[in-house]
Amino acid sequence: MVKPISSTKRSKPSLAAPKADQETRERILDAAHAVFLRNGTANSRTQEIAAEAGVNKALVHYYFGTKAALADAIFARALGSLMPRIFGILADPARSIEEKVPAIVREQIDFQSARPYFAGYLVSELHAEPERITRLMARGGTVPLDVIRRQLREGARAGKFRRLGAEQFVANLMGLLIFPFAIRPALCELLALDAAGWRAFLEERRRILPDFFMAGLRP
Amino acid sequence: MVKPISSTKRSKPSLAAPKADQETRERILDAAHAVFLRNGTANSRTQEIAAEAGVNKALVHYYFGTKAALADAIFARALGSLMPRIFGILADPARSIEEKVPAIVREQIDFQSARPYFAGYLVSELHAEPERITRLMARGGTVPLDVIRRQLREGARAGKFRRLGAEQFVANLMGLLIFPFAIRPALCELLALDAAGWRAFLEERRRILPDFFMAGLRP
DNA sequence: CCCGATATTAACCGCATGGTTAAACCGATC
DNA sequence: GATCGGTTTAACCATGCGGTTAATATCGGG
Repeated sequence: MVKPISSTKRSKPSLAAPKADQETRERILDAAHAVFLRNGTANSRTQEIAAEAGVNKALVHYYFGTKAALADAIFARALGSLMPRIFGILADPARSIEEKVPAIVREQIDFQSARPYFAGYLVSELHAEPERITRLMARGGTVPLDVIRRQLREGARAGKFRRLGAEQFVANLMGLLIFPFAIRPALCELLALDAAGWRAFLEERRRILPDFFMAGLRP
Repeated sequence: MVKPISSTKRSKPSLAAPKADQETRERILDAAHAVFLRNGTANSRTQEIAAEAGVNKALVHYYFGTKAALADAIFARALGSLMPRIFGILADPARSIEEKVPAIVREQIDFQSARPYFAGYLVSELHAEPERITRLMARGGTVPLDVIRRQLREGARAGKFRRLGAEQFVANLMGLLIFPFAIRPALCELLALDAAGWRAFLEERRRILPDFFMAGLRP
């Protein structure tokens, strides 16, 4: 009875693949994803995950060992689904900043709109266990800012942009894109937005954000 | 033995104020503030709060009844310490937007710098229990956006600003100001910032943010 | 100096929850 | 059809934690 708690899969998929196997693992992962994002790790019970996966609680431990390990996996998964969408575009040397920014804005507003808990979950986990991201980034490395840094510098030399560190560029972009989703309940209350109001807010945002951001870059 | 769990203080402060009384209550509140902001509500133990206050665990319940009630109090307190700093300035009809924005930026960067856990805590709690803010805002009302809305409209009519809803204005401002603090661990990892790097980042931010934001407003 | 009211504590309780275990199950292989 | 390895489950265990209780300390007033 060897527990497959490690991420390494079955060595020989041909033998000993009775039925579901990997599929069950996926079901649990998806369930954990849903539950953790909705409640945050600390407010989630492994039982709830098991139920959502239609599976016995012990099976969760069978596959992932501990709740913390599963939480790590989900966090990594979430982060891994977000970062490339932003930095994948930013790192592209073929496109100009004027092209990248609107593309990212559109993409992110769609992405976050479809995942109401996503932003809040990420920030929440970041706050609950700041060391985790250090651990995860260790393998994965930092993000390549060189392309965006070069484009900013060249734009500045041409008088097109103000002088601005790539760090500020990234911080501004992420703050403008993600924060409203992360504090949505507060924002809706504060601005007295119902569901329709929120949709309208996002609609206007999709329109104005690229201009706002690009205008901010100019001197 | 009447529990003072309600927020109403002693009716007659003269009689029955043996020693510390209100002072103890404050100590517990401060301890709870520190602990909750550091760990988040879900990851905090009442025992830890009691210890930090130098007090027996039962006393926490004696004063505040339940952990949730105490958590509510701390959340309200935190929110109440943030909002006026932003909306107090924004609502001032005497100052122009050009004056307000730099003032808020300076103030917020100082405020958040001195409170590393603050932003992360707020977003985290917002995510963990979105209904809470509804409850709290019920008494307290929404924020007065009319001043800023008027100033934006007049600025737009004068060709000074782009057409922009006050909601977007607020969302942008808060995102730019608060988000970097809320995700600090990630940002430091991502941008490979050590403590000194983070300070430099904030220094640059203090400089560029007012210009960036105001430039974004112009057409 | 005692009385009554509040403040504070030690000890306790019940329960939810993360994790374990041993048995049952299932499909393949011989 | 017996065996074997991986899979799934029911039952169980230990304990951390929120909350209660009853007893003690503290102090002001009569």
